[in-house]
Amino acid sequence: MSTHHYYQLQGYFRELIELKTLKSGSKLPSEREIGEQFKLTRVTVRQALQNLEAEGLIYRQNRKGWFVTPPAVVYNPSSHLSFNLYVTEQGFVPHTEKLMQQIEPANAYIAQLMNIPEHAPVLYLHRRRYINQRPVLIEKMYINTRLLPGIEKEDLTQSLSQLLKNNYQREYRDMDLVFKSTSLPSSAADDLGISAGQPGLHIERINYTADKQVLEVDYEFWRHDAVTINIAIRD
Amino acid sequence: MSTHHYYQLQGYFRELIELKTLKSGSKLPSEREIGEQFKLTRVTVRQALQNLEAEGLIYRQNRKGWFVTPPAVVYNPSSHLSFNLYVTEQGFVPHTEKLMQQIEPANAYIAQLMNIPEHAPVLYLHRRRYINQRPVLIEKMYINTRLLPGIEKEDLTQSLSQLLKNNYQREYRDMDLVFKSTSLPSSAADDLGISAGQPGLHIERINYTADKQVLEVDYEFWRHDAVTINIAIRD
DNA sequence: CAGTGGTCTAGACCACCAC
DNA sequence: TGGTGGTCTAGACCACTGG
Repeated sequence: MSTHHYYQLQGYFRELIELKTLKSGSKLPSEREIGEQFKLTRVTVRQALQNLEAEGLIYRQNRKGWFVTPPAVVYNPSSHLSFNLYVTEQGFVPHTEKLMQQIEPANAYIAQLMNIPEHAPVLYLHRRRYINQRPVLIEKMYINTRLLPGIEKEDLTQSLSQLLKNNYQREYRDMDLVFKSTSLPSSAADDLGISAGQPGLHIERINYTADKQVLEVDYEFWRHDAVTINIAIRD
Repeated sequence: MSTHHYYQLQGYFRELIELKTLKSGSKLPSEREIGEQFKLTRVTVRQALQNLEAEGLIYRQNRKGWFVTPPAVVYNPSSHLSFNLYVTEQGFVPHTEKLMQQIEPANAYIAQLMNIPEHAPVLYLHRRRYINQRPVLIEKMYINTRLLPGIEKEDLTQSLSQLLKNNYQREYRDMDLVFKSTSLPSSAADDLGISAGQPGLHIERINYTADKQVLEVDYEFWRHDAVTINIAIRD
């Protein structure tokens, strides 16, 4: 079938990765080195690498080089497990970094969802989350401070679901989820240290309390290769 | 921020598309023409176009050119609506084509799920689905013929959920869903008439009957720009 | 058959990274 | 400071599309 050069090169690396000759997380040779070995120009080498990136087998860190993608974590929103818990359970090491936090006036959309006046204060929280030292997820969220007074004074790098349970006797229940496969917006790409325009997974999540009030509105931007979504629907 | 040539070109087309100067489904000028207009080489023009493709704003059809992406359809698996229904409801025109159909022996995975002996016959069905004449989805499914005897003699371009309801008094109930953002496998890309390696959305779905038997195992490959997933989780 | 997108060559310069 | 990835030029040939 296709005997294009980039296609053969993809096959070459795919095999090395599947056989674990190239181990998860390890660095590929430089583009020039690969080109020399296969007598190809960098343009062709890069096409192959970019296709493998779209496939999720390799990824790049800004100007550092190409690396073999580690296994994806399985994210099951309906399990109500926190990021820290499900990442740990699957044998990875989670880490969370707070990039920004501020009280700000709710925009029309958020205000309507939370049933509060427009411009009423909400807590905006911006976090970066890691799996095994690799930044995989940018989170931007709006938290209903009326239901969670004083939450802005807590340590907001911790699991919010734990915090809600321990300090407010509240738990996540119902959720509305929207998934869209699209490229990362440049702000999120910058935060993840990758070049803009890379494929990504965008999730919008609305969390409700048991009595149907909106606790939190969440925007998540995942590296597309870092996560698999798993949902069980039981009526 | 970035003043790279491809970046500016992306901004140019993004604006035309957002202002609807370039309407949904319309064709962009040829790559050479764009290059001439902006004094750029084709390599640079193509980088901009490929980024816009990752963003989901434009798409290409094999060797035919670049087109403005129509709005995505919203797919809500928990609503149990058939493809034909939800596509129609959202103002689009659905169409289904049967590519292949055959009775074949179940592999180990399918057999275990369906609780039937390995190599027992199952119905394999391979379909292509369109929205407004545009092929957006490849479906490969394994159907439990024990629960649905004679189904292979029906018209299998129609909605399976309708067929189940009308002829077998069965309905889809519980489902297990797995989503993964990855590039399209070359077989699916060929079926969709796009070049391999394009980003895509892969869905695996297991459909259960009310009494927890596996009716059907479904593998779906979507154009990544054609669909938004929407799920409500209610415990 | 003219023009298109798909593939590829052989260079170049730059900003940034690791040493 | 040498080497890397990111960007870009100026060509080329091919397979295929559409008139």
